[in-house]
Amino acid sequence: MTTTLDSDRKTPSRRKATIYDLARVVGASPATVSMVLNGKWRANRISPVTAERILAAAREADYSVNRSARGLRLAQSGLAGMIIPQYQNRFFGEMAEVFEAEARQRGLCPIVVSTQRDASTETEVVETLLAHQVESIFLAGAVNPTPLNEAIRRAGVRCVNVDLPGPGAPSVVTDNRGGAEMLAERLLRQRRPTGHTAADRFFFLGGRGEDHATRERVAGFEAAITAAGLEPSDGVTRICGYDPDQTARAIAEIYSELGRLPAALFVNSITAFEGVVRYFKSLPSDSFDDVAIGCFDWNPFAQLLPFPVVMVAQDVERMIAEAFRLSEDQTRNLNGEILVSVPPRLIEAEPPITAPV
Amino acid sequence: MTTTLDSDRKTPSRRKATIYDLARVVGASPATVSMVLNGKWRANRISPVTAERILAAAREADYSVNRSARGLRLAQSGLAGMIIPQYQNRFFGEMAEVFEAEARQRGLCPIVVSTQRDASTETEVVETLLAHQVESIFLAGAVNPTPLNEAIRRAGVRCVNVDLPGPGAPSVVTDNRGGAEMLAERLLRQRRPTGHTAADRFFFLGGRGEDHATRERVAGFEAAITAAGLEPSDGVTRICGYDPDQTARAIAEIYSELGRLPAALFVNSITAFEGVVRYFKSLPSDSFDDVAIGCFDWNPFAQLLPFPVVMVAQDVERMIAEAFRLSEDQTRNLNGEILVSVPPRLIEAEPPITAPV
DNA sequence: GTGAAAGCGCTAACAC
DNA sequence: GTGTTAGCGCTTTCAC
Repeated sequence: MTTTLDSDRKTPSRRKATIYDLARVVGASPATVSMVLNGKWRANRISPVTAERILAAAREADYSVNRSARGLRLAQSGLAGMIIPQYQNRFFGEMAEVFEAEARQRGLCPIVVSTQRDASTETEVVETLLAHQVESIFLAGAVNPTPLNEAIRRAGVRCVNVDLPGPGAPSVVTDNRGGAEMLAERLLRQRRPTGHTAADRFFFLGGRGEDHATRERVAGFEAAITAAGLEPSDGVTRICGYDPDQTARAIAEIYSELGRLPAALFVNSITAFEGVVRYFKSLPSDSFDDVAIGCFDWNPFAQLLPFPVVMVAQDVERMIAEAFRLSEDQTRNLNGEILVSVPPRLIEAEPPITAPV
Repeated sequence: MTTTLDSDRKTPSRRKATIYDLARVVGASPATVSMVLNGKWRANRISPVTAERILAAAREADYSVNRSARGLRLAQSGLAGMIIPQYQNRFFGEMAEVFEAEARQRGLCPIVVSTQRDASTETEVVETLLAHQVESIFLAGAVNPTPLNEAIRRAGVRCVNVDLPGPGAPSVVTDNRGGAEMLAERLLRQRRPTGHTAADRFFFLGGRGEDHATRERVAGFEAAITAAGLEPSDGVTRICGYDPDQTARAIAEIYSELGRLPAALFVNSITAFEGVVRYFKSLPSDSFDDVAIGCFDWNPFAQLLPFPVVMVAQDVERMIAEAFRLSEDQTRNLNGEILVSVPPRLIEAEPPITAPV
C-alpha cells in the first residue's frame, strides 16, 4: 500500500478549501477573510491590499463558501422551495421556470420538487424542505394544502398556496370565473347558429363538481350566456371529469342526442380536450368546420390541429410575482383569508402557415 | 408594548426544537438523543424506555433535524443535483421526475434546476450546487459540459453527463443511430411507393450538422435505406435546424421540387415536426394520406393529428438508472471515456377512437 | 447504559 | 485595520 501525498492529485478528493486555508495562505485571520469574501470589507475598514490578496487567493484555490456552515451560523439557508404536482405539464413546467427565475433574482436558491399529486410524498417533501431550513415554501396544486400549511407555519416558515387555494395560507389563484366568461363570450360571438335549436346550444365539457375551479368556470360560462340574452338551458354542462376517455364519451353522447355536433363547445382543461379531439378523429373531417371550440388551458400543440381552437392561458408570471409579494408581506401577520385572483389571457387560434417558396 | 411570553404563540417564530431541547425535556444528554433519533440506539445499548421517551418528545415537539448542522458535521449534505435546460418539454420534464424518484429511493434529496440553455446560468447553478455540498451532479443537455465537469471534479463531486455526452465525465446517451435506423426501417415498410421516382425518395428533415445526435441519426437513416437495398440518393437529408419555421420552409421546398409530398418523411425532433405540421395545415387535407411520417421524439399530442405518426421515445427511466449506476461506480477512478448508450423505443400511432354509444 | 467534549466552517461582536 | 472568540446544531469517540 503506497502512501498518498498531499500533492498527489490523481484522486479528486482534495478537500475543498475553507476560509482557514485562505487565511493561512495570505497570512490573515479567518474573520478578515470572511468579511472580504462577503463584500463587507469597506464597512469594516479592511485595507484594499489585504482584500485584493484574499480575493486572489480565493480565486486561486477555487474557493466556494460552504453553505451548510453559513446557513447554520446565520440560521437561514437562502433556499426557497416550491412544490408542484408534475413537470410534464405546460402550466406547472412554466411555473417552475418562472419561480426559479424570480427566486434567483432575489438571491435565493430555488428548489422545486414534484410530487405526482401524491399526498404522502407531499408531506415527506415538506418535511425535507423544512429540515433544509428553507425560508419560504410555495405550494402549487397541492391535493390538500391545509395540513401542510399548518406544518410549515409551525416551523416558522412562510408559505403561499398557488393555483389551488386553502384557508391555511394566503393564496394566489387564476380568475377562473372571469376567464371562463371571457372565453364563453368569445365563442358565442364566433359561433354560427345552425338553425337547429338544440344544436345551437353551447356546451360545457369536463371538470369535476367538487373542484372550486370547475364551479367558478361553470358560473362564468353561464354568466356569458345570460349576458348574451340567451337562456342557459338544462343539460348543457357536462361535468364528466378530466379523463380523456370520459370526455370522449360525453361528446359522443351529445353528438348522438343532436344528430350532429353543437355550434359551440367550451372544454374545461387540456386533458378533457384530448378526449374531444380523439372523438373528432372518428368523424368525417368536415364535421367540426362550423363548431366554435375553446379550451380553458393552453398547449401549443393544439394550434396544430386541423381546426381553430381558442385557448385560455393562465398568467403564470403574474401569479408567481403575486406569490412572492404575499410571502414577503408575511412578516408576522399570517392571514389565511388573503386570496389574490389573477386574470388569465385569451389566446386566439393561429392561422395556418401560408406556403412559402 | 406588551411583553411576549414563551407560551404566546400568536407568532410562528417559535424557534425550531433542537436535540438540546429534547434532551432537557426527557432528562437525557444530546448525544443520547442524537443516537436515538438516528435509529442507532440498539447498537449503542440505550434502553428502550429512554428511546421511547425521546421519540415521544420528538413527535410532541414536532422535531426535525437541522440538515445544515448535520451536513456540516458529516461533511455531506444528502443532496443530489440535476441540471436540465427546461421543464416545459416532455423529455426533460420526464427526466426530472424520474431523477427525483430515483434519488429519493436512495435517500437523497433531489434538487433539479433549469437553465434555459444559458451557459452563464449553467455555471452559476453548478457553483451554487457545489456550495450546498451536493454529493453528485447530473448534467442533462448542457450546452458545453466539459468546463462544468472540470469544476465539479475539482470540488471532489461526482458527475455524469446525460443526453449530450462530453469527454469530461462518464456519459449516458440515447442510441441515436440505432433508434434512427429502427424508425427509418419502419417507415420504409409502411410507405406506399407513388410510382413517381423522385417522390419515392425518403427524406430526413431537421437537426443541426454540428450536433452529435443529428449525425448519428443521419447515419442510422442511411443505414436503413442501404439495408433495404435502396440507394441513399443526394439531397434527401435536409439538416435545416430545429426551428419550426425553417422546417416548414424545407418541407415546402421539397413539395415544390416534387410537385407533391414524398412517400416517407423522417422528422428529427418535435420542434421540427411542429414546422412540418404547420405546413401541412396549408395543404388540402388529403395531401398527406399516403405519406409515411415518423418523428424522432415523442409527444402525446402528436397522436391527435389527423394522420398517423410513428414516434421514437427516449428511454428516460433507463437513462437515469444508468446515470446513477455510473455515478455510484465513480468512487475514485473517474473515467471520461465511459459512454453508455440506451436504445429508445418505437411508439406506433394510436388508431382513432371508435365512436362509442 | 449514558454523558462530556470536540469540532465541522462560518460569522459577528468586540477587543486591541 | 485586524485578530480573538464564541457559538449555530449536530455526531462521534471515549470515558465512566
